[in-house]
Amino acid sequence: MLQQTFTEKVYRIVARIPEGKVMTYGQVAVLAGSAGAARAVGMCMKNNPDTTIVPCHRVVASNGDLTGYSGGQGVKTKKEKLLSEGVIFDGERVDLDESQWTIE
DNA sequence: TGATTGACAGCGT
DNA sequence: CACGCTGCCAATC
Repeated sequence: MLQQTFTEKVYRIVARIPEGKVMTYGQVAVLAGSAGAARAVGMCMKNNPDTTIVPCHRVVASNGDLTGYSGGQGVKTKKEKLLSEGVIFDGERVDLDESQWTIE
């Protein structure tokens, strides 16, 4: 816990994302303390230990596009989950202008 | 310790 | 608007 890796920080941040809201990998990376580490964030997501404590489906690309997801039918399930939580969608992409969340 | 990978982001064409 | 290339960072082999 003391020497939390970038991944541990990411998990904590993602876990704070409320339902109906999403964040971009880049934003999570910045909050984790390392702006530009968006790729590293994605790597942690795929290695995510439990989707219950790490709602990785609430993390999308900078353009609102859904990428990856290691559960269910992949991005399909991811989209369904987001829609089910109230995230605004614009076709196959999330409407970041309405659903992007930022730490208070 | 060094090299490779990966669910990205930004810019150019 | 769609596609491609480069750059960044951390984790893993």
